[in-house]
This record gives sequence, C-alpha cells and structure tokens, in this order.
Amino acid sequence: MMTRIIYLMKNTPAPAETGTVTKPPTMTLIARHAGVSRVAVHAVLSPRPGSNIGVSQEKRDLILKVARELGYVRNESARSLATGRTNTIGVIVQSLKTRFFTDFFTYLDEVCYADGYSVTISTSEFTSAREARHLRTMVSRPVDGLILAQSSPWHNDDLLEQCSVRGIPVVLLGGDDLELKFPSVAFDTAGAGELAADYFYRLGHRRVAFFHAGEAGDDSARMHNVRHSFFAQAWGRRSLSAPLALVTGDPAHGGIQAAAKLAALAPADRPTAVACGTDELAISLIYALRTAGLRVPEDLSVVGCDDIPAAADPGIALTTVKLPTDGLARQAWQLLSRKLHGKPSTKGGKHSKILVPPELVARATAASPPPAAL
Amino acid sequence: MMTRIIYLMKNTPAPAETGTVTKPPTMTLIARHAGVSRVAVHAVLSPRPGSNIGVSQEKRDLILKVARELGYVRNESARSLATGRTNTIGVIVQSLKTRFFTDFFTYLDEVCYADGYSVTISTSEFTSAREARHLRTMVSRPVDGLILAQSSPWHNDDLLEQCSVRGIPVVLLGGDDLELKFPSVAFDTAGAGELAADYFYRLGHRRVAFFHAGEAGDDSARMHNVRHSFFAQAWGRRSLSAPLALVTGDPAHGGIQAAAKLAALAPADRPTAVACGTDELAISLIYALRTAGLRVPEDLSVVGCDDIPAAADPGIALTTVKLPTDGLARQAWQLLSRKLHGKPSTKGGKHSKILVPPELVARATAASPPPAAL
DNA sequence: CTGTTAGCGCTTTCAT
DNA sequence: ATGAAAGCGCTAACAG
Repeated sequence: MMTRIIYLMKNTPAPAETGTVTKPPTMTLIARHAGVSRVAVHAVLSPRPGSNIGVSQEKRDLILKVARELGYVRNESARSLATGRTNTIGVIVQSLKTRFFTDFFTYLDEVCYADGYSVTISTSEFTSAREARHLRTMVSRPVDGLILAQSSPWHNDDLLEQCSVRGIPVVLLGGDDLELKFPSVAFDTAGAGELAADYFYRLGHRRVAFFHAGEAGDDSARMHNVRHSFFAQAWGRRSLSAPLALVTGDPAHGGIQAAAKLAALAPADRPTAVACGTDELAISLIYALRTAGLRVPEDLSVVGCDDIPAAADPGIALTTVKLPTDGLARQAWQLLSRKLHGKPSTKGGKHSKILVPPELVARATAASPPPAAL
Repeated sequence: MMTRIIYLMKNTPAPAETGTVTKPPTMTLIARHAGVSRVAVHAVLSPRPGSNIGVSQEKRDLILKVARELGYVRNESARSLATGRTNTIGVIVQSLKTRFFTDFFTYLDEVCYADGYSVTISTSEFTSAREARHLRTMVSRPVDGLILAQSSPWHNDDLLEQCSVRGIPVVLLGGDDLELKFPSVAFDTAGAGELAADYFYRLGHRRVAFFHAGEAGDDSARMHNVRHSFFAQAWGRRSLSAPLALVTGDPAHGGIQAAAKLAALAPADRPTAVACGTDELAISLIYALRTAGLRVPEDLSVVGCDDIPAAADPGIALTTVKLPTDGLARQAWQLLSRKLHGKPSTKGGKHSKILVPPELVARATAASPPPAAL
C-alpha cells in the first residue's frame, strides 16, 4: 500500500486521487526554504510592472529555483482578496452554437491573455433568468470587467446597476438599445451595405437584388432585415431603381426558391447582381443558380456577407463583405481595458459606440455584368 | 456636474463609470446596519446545507432586507480563500468550433449549476502551450475540479501532477491514452458500431458498406477510422462478407464520389445499406444518391452517427446512431463530483472509464432491403 | 443559540 | 535593500 496521505490543512479535503495530497506551497514556505523574507519572495514572484528592483540577482535565482522545486503556483483567490482585482473578465453571450460568438470568444481570449487577463464565458441561452444567474456569479467572483451580448428585450437592470456601483466596467456587444447606459462595439452594418452597393455600382451593375432570410420573427431574421434595409438605402443613393427583394425563411436552403424566381425572369428584367444577407444564404443561392443553369458570375454576380470559412472554399470562392470578428474582439477589449485603467469612455455625456468597419473580400463570384444585360 | 466619487478604499481604483463608485457592502457592514453580529449575517447569507438553525426569524428577515437594500453580493474571492474551494470547475477543450464541445459545455453548465458549481471553459486550439497556460490559470485560481479533452500526443504532465498533488480531481473526456492516470468518460464507440450493425442485420441487410472520412491524418480522420473499425468488427460477428469500405477526405462533400461509386455497381453487387462515420457525411451521401437516381431507403438504406440537428430536418429524416452529449456531460459531472466529495474513483487500482451508450434514432432513411436485391 | 477569535495567502505600507 | 505588521472579506473554530 503506497498510499500515504498527509493531512496538513485544518479542513483537509478528502484526497481526490490515490496518492499523496499535500497542502500547496505558499510564499511563506518558499521564504522559509530559501532563507529569505516573504516580501523578497513576493517581489520576485509577483513583480510589479514598474519596480523591477529590490532583490539581488542571486537571491532572486534562489527564490525562483525553490519555487520551481516546490511546484509553487500563486493562489489567485488570495491575491484577488488582497488586490481587489481578479484579472478576469467575464463574457455573457446568447449561445455558443453561433459561430460568431465562439470566434469572438477565441479572439478575445487571445488578446486578453496578451495583457495578462483571462476570460470566462457563459451563455444566456436566450433567457433572462440564465443571464441573471451568470451575471450574479460574475459580479460575485468578482470579474474586473464585463462584455455583454444582450438580447434586446430583457435587461437585468438591477445587476447592471450593481456593476456600475462597484465600478465594474461593462461593454456591450452589438447592442442597439442600451447605448445610453454603456459603451458598445458593433459591426458597421450600414457600412457593409454601403460597401456592397458601392462594389456593385462600380462594377457597372444597375439592376440588383437583395436576398435575405428575414421572414422568421427571431433575432436572426431581424439581423437580415437590418442588413437589407442598409443595402437598400445605400443603393438608393446611387440608383433610381430599388433593389429587388428576395425573401426566404430558410437560411440553409432558401436559395433554391430564390434561384427559381431569378431564372424565371426575362434576362432584360433580371437583376445582374445579388447581395445576400449572409454567406450561408449566398452559397445556397449559388448552388441553386448553377443547378438552374445560370452561371456565376457570368450571368449573375453574387456577394455574401460575413466571410465564413466555407466562403473561402475553392469550390465557391465567394466574394463577400467580411465582418471582422477579430477586429471586433480587439475593439471590445481596447474599450474595456481603457475603462479598467480608469479612462472615461464618454464623450460629451454619451457613451462611445465603436463601429468596426467591414472589408470587401473579392473572390470569384462577382464581376461586371455582361454587356448584353445592360 | 453630477459626478461625485467616494473614495473609501485604500487603493481606490479609478472610477470606471461616470457616476458614484462606492466600496461594495460587506457582511460587517450589513451587521452594523442591522445591529447584529457578523456571524448572524454569515449564518443567514451563507447557510450551511445542514444547519439551518441559529438565527431567529425576525433577525433573519432583517438581515435579508438590509442585504437587499445595500445590494450585497458575496465576495467569492474571500470565501474561496477562507474555505479553500471556489465552487468552480474548469474545462479545457480543443476548440469551440466543434459543435460537440459547445454542446458539452452547455449541458455541463446546466448540471453543474444545479449542484451549485459554475463552469469556466478554455480552448487549447490544438496547441500544448495554450493548454498549459490555461491549465496554469485554472490551477492557480484554483478550480475545484478539471475536465480535460486532451489531444493525444502532448500531455502537460507536470501541471497534471500539480493537480494530483493539490487534490484537484481531473476527469478526462474521450481520452484513449491517459486512462491510467485519470478516470475518464467517453462515448461507447464500439457500442455504436454494434448498434448500427445489429440494426442493419435485423432489417435483413446482408451486403453493407461503411462510408467515412478517414483519409486526412488529423484527429477527425482518426475518429472516422475508429468508428469504421468497430462497425466492421461488429458486422464481422454477424456476417461472412466484410463491409465495403468507402473512404473520402472531404467530410462535407465526399458523398458525391461515394454515391457515384455506389451507382456504378451492378444492383446485385451493390450494398443495400451504408453506415456513415458522421451524420454530416450521411447527409452529403443522401443528397448525392438522390441526384444519382438512387432512392433512400427504397434502393439503399443509410444511417448516420451523432444525431446532429440537421439529421432531424424533415427533408432528411436521417436514421442515426445518437451519441448523447447530454449523457456524457452528466456522467462526467457525476464522476467528478464523486471525487470532489472524496469518493475514490479507482476500482482494483484502475481508474474508472465510463462509457456512455449510444441510442438508435429511427427516422426514415433505413428500411428492409428490397426483395429483389437479396 | 449567540458572540469572540483566529486565521486563509497575498499585497502593501511603513520602518529599518 | 530588507524586514515587520496590518488588513482584504469571509469562514470556522471555540467560548459564553
């Protein structure tokens, strides 16, 4: 029987692994082992960014050596209690089933890590109660800052009020409504419409369509409708003829009906270019157009929106308006970290609202219209 | 100028919001306001599961009232320091781009919350360094327990050793290799092969195929090959003819070539049923078969594996072997929470390895073979 | 059944 | 440059 258990703690938790469970080493222990003071250990193991001085090189090396041998890992609970900060920022999003949110989290984690922060994420699963519960645990951990992607109608105002009172900075993600209470970052959807319209116009297109999945009543349909509206406005600034609206309720397969509708039009009436609410929709449309015998981009140009991975697939090579999630994450963190360092985020009483500009990714599905179509 | 800032803390962080930032209320403050002792406040606000007694009802009500008015939220850093526990469990997975992991996290969060724990997740993005860094922050927070989905080759043994020494229980997710060091939970892949083979055999099929994406050299290909091997073994126990192997490198569109191959076979040689490595592949195959003029399930039965949401789509109605992620999360938590409560997880010196059984979801893509084909 | 006391491990201030 | 001491907010012993 090799199992030997050393009970050192007052409330020793029962050993979780078969083996020897010991009390984790503390700075005090390291100080004893190295024959130096606790403060010296602290100075070496938790150096303040500015003051690098204070301990001689040999002492420093000794301390690091002992720490390594003992397997020292700083106890963040204790550190947090003493400093009042946790170096953790909390993120609450609706769901991790949306690729956008997982990308955002991954990028954010990267950029936060570079600044010494870690990120913890929770999902509201579209319910206010779950959001509240996660907000509460984050306030009580406490996190140093919060990034929230709220669904529109339900605001946990009391908890957010707590954040304000406690000085926990909050940044909203894509918030259309709460801008008054907190600063926010969002994609520049208007700019995306502008970009697509401009691109079509400059390629020479004059009859265009916008294809989107705005029929369901959910958040995603709302997004499609917003994108449609911005594209239509942008196009309206350039051309007399409003874009033809193609609407579906099925973001995955809706392209089939839309392609049928387009194929049924006389070439002289048919739009020469179609902007789509999402890349997913654009890809569905392109497949259906090919099946229907229409060539892309020879007969019809198509651009998507988002720049999902499938858009880059050589079999598609979708020209698209990229909404850069990495840029969004970077901006969110920049805004938040400014507030963490006490810089105000209001200008003239209004909270900053940062819009991240879209980028046009030109691949192979958009070109100038055929002369015959003009 | 309405802004008034109250500096109460020694190291007052600069105010993050325009407004009044105050020191958060503590139990001591509540005790003062309510005119009771701190212990009474503690007994009411952090009741021990067993001992519900200790404070009179009116005092209790008063404390709760004051706490609410003051916006009290318990400081978990302090609680953790005092108790040595954080009520947090850490999860490290490869990526959140895999639907499986996000589902797992969501289910796990649900079941952990019910037991008073919260979950924090990090991704290794398939690099050992990133895993190490997240492991380190989790050990130092510290988390009470850890669930790890490790990629095969790189183990951060030193850090895991730290977990053992500190008594932080670890549960592995789908680990094939580390079973010796830690208990693990995984899908019963062998059982899945068994289930599919059994289903085909009982429907009357005698010539079958297994279609998988095992050509790339990555983790996903490895999974496909394992599934193939288990199906082949299970089939071998029932029939003399080995299943025809259809292999692709493209999990998204590989069905096209496979369907072509199947369509080219003489009906008497053609398998009457195809099991697929994933639902994604099965769906790709079904679309391609339809295009090639083969009816499913009249000419050919198809079953998938996983039960992804698209499999339930009425346009597909895929019969599939469901790998229940919710069950996996439940088992992982059960195993971990047993260890949290000090129950050993070894039986006869070996760590437990829990296999979660698959379930056959019968929809519309599998049926008995046509008499003519027999 | 209430109150007093002594820490948890770390940071920070102040004195040497 | 180094050491001593106080305290973060909470919990868990023990005494009244």
